[in-house]
Amino acid sequence: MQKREEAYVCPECRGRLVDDDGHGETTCVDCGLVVRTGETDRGPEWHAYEQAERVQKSRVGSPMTNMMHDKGLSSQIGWQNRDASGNVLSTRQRMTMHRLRTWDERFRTRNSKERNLKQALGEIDRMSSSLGLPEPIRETASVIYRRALASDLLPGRSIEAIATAALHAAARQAGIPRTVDEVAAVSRVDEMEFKRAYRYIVRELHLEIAPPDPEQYVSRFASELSLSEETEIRARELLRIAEENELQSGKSPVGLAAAALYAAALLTDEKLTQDDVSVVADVSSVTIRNHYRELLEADSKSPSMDNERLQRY
DNA sequence: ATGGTTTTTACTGCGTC
DNA sequence: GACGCGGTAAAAACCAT
Repeated sequence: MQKREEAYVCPECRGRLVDDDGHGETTCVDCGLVVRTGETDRGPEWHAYEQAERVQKSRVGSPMTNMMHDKGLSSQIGWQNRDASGNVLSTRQRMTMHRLRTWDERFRTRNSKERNLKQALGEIDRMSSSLGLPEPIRETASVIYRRALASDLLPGRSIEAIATAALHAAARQAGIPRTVDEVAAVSRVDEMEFKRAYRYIVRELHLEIAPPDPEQYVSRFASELSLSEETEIRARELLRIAEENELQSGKSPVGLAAAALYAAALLTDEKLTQDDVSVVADVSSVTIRNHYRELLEADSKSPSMDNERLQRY
């Protein structure tokens, strides 16, 4: 129970989140940010342990849309100007039918767009819930999704994929990024499709998304590993020094964050194995090994750090 | 498509509890 | 012996061109 509480940290200010009313609403003690936790909606009631099963069990998804016209509840008004028994209609009746067809069509497309949007927003809600993302992120994600929809980016891609991508983009824009793996884990589409969709909408919508700062991952990983404040601060320092030395170019921010935490734990004599970090950060222990040495090296060479060392001792 | 870079996978030996 | 750690080589993934 205690462990659980520690896992919930305010994405804005790192304050502790408190479940105040048992209604699935959680607030941050420091900044008052209201966050909905994963308790509210639990996603599908079924479990899928591998992709094949997921496809089989999932009852939503785009493949059905191809068939919607015939399988759905909607029926279409035929194009032939004949009545049910095959008699040709009068001019007047034909005009009426024409008008009806027009409206029928409008109604149908409008309906499908709305259904589409509704489903997508539901997905976004569900996913951001289980990722612990705050409300504003969902708003941004919905906006991005709507833009994608308006720009006709949907055809040929699944609703879920675009919705997932929109959420990912929103989180990164807001500086509260989740790793690709984390997002993929709660999405109904597989990682490949999700990444494809992400690149696609970023390109087509000209979204400006800065590469994530490794520091943005530090606090989350640190609290997941229940590390001390000091270690976390040291990790941040290490990353800043690394940044000055341009050590990060080309490296994955997640890997760097993980390495920084490990290195920091070493410096503060906190018990933390490479494996521990690699599990929560979802990077290999090799990556951590390769990075943390560089980080420590840059750290020892950095003058600012030397000063700090001197002050400390 | 290609090439260069990073990350992962898999396997290794070493020291410690 | 299991575990944590470190190194390595080859494969895979990623990115810009």
